[in-house]
Amino acid sequence: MPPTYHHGNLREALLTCAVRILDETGIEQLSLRALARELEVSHAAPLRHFKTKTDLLAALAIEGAQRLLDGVRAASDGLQGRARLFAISAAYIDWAITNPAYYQVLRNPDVMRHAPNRLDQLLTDFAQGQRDAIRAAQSQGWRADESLEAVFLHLTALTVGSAVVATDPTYTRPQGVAVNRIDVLAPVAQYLGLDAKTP
Amino acid sequence: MPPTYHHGNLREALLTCAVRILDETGIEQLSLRALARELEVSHAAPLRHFKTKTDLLAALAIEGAQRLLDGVRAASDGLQGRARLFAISAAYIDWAITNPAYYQVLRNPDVMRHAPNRLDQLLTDFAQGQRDAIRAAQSQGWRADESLEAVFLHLTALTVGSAVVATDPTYTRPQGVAVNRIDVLAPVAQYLGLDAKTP
DNA sequence: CTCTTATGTTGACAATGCCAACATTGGGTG
DNA sequence: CACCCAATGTTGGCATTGTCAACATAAGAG
Repeated sequence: MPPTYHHGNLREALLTCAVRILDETGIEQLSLRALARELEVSHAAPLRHFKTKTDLLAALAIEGAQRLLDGVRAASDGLQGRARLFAISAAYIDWAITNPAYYQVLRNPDVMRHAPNRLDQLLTDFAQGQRDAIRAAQSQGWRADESLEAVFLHLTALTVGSAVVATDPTYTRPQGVAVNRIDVLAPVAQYLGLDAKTP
Repeated sequence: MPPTYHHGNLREALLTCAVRILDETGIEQLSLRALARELEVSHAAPLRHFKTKTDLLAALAIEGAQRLLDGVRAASDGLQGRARLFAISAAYIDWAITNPAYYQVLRNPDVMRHAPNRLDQLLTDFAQGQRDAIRAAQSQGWRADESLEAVFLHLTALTVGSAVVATDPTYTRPQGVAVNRIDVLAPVAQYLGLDAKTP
């Protein structure tokens, strides 16, 4: 049969292909034209689906954030108190380790500067869920004497820091920090007053 | 007088100009040709000093890491125990907040992948200094029952996380985390069992 | 069946990183 | 002092990229 003029679902293909390239070679090497070549499509075809390169990255970020939220909800569903807080942070860190490409995009300043409302919304939702869980834990006596924002900031710094340390080449380099899941999660567990057992 | 054929100290000028552009517009907008234009020099002149764009960024990273180490040493000099640990982390976070351009470069995956030995050395020195300080504090009874690496990982995650939260647009965005120096340093102080007073 | 619209293609332009060949300068050496 | 050479800067060029405009084709609504 003659090659189809229309690709079928180029948008999806672009996103998944971009993820692969991001995983393999990092964000600096990703180019729309390379993507088009890979998918055997003309060099300007991607522009029909993403007006700009940043738009594509933003779409990836949204997809990633969505999955992150789904994973967090699935992991923390039914749990309460400190166990719930641990599940949320652990899901965040696990997701960052498992999906470095998405995490890379989510931390890209350029993408974040032009972040569409949808992405803002997802990140705000995540923060809100975390705050709610903290409030609930505090109402049961855990760190009840500290302000919500203080605990939130502490837990956020610890969670983000752990994810960064676990994924950043600066730290995964030789002589750097040892990074297996248990060790990375230990500080969060300690802050929450839990054992670092895998849930 | 006729314009000097030789700039005099183009290398220095390139670095300081790059810092300004990084502060103003972020790392994606930085181009060697724009730098050359700004300094009224031909488009290929920068290549005489930095074979590649990444080389320039790496040079910046080295300069930044050097200043970071100097600042850390100055801030922690003469201090001991937990106060020393706090001074180190606080100096790190302060430096990140004060020099976002340098911090941005230091966290750039591409720069880190091609990091020259000198940069590796500086970062290893920083980690080593932190480990030494932890060991000393542990020998005085502070968290003496935990392993050195566990404490190091916890403190590193907390420190890096605080710096990221304080500088990343994802978190400095509206509805994000409030970020003044005291609040940001509070988690570290708490982990060390200190008050969050400014030293 | 037609026609409107989404989707792809082609060709172009400017900007960029990088390279080679050439020009100029200033400092070290006879 | 004159000369030479290495360091520094310039010019022109090439390949790649993001983005746009004009055109081509397919697919589905009416």
